[in-house]
Amino acid sequence: MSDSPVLLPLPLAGEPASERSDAARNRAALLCAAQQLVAENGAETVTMDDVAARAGVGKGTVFRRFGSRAGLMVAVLDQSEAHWQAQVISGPPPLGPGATPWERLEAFGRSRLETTITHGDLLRAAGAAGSRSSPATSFVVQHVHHLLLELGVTGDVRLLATALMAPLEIELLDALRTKGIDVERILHGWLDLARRIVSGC
Amino acid sequence: MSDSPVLLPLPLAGEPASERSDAARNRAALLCAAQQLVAENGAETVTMDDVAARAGVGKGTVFRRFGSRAGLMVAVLDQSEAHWQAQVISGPPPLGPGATPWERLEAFGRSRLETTITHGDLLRAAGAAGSRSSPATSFVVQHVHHLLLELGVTGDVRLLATALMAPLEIELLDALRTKGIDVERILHGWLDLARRIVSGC
DNA sequence: GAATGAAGCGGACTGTGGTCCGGTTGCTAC
DNA sequence: GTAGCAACCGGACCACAGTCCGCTTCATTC
Repeated sequence: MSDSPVLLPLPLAGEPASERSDAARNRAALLCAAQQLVAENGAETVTMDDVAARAGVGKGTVFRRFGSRAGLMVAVLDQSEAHWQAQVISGPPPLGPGATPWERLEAFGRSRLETTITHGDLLRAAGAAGSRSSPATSFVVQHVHHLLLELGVTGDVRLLATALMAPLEIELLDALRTKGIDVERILHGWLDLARRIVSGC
Repeated sequence: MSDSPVLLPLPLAGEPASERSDAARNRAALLCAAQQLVAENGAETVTMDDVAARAGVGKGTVFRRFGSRAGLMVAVLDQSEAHWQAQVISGPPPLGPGATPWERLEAFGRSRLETTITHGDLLRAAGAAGSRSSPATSFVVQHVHHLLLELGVTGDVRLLATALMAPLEIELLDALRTKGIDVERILHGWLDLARRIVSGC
């Protein structure tokens, strides 16, 4: 499983040339190794030494490329979520374009909830970095922002979008589920919240 | 600063006797030491060895009493927030009782935002445990739940209360502030969200 | 194709969270 | 008072994230 080819950063032309060839090769090898190890044993148990050994490089290289364990996890996560993002941008409705904005928002919430739970261990391992500067998260907020605008929401829509997605963060979901609240109920609660935001005078 | 006496757990009578006397003494000494070290240097730099040394006990004892670094930080946090909680429960309005529920909710949001930022390093150090099972957090949700009920909000009010407080978690605040969004704007956004929840048909 | 310098590499090393277990201490029953 | 035992204590020990620096490799220039 999870043998999709590593997606390279697409050098975004015009820039001073990103990375030396050996560095790029190692980045790909590390990302691939990390992906495999996460798939095999779950993110929690994967150590940086493991990843370095599997990729056949030194440990220093892992940190040079990804900065920290959390940074590596964010990279793995972004890759794992690329397919999901594609579904949102150009997949079939109601998640993709073609349905009404409200239908898309409903579908987006449901889908995001499932995705978050699926990638739970990865998100936890990514820690604050996961909820923060990761491309994955800014994509989520961006998309909800867009849908809210289409729905005619006024005010500080960017903040509303952020607030709407906040209750779907993995830490909160873990807390709720630990208390015996099941996913279906969480989803209903979220939909209610979304409705209130959209119809708020 | 921060020399308030250690608040003991108040054995909640009827239970099988909580802790041996030496254990209780060590708990208090550790909590006090941790509190001092956090006040002196900030939570990030405090190590478990430091705390053990300052309290004059072995390191094993720290873990026996608090389980982990995060657990210790939660304990320090709960103590730091005791005064704030007292203000909410029985202080002067509008934070305390006496004002209308909506005024109290406004004041609560503002106050919680400030408190979260003030205790930022402690909350970060407490990590998921801080947003999870800590008494501090369940107090917050409980109180908002209560105010929302008074305001006539219907539906899954407990989840709405949780969702309303989610955007005030320290990780999200850090992310927003890093992007240049100031506290005043965050507060306005939160108030807007609260208004939409309360007036949502 | 040789020189050169910058970027990259690896793995020994450090600091810290967390565990473990032999010895100790505070309670309880008699 | 004392015997017994469970809870507790301490600090050596382990695993793992992250750093450091001397050596190597790539790309560029002539």
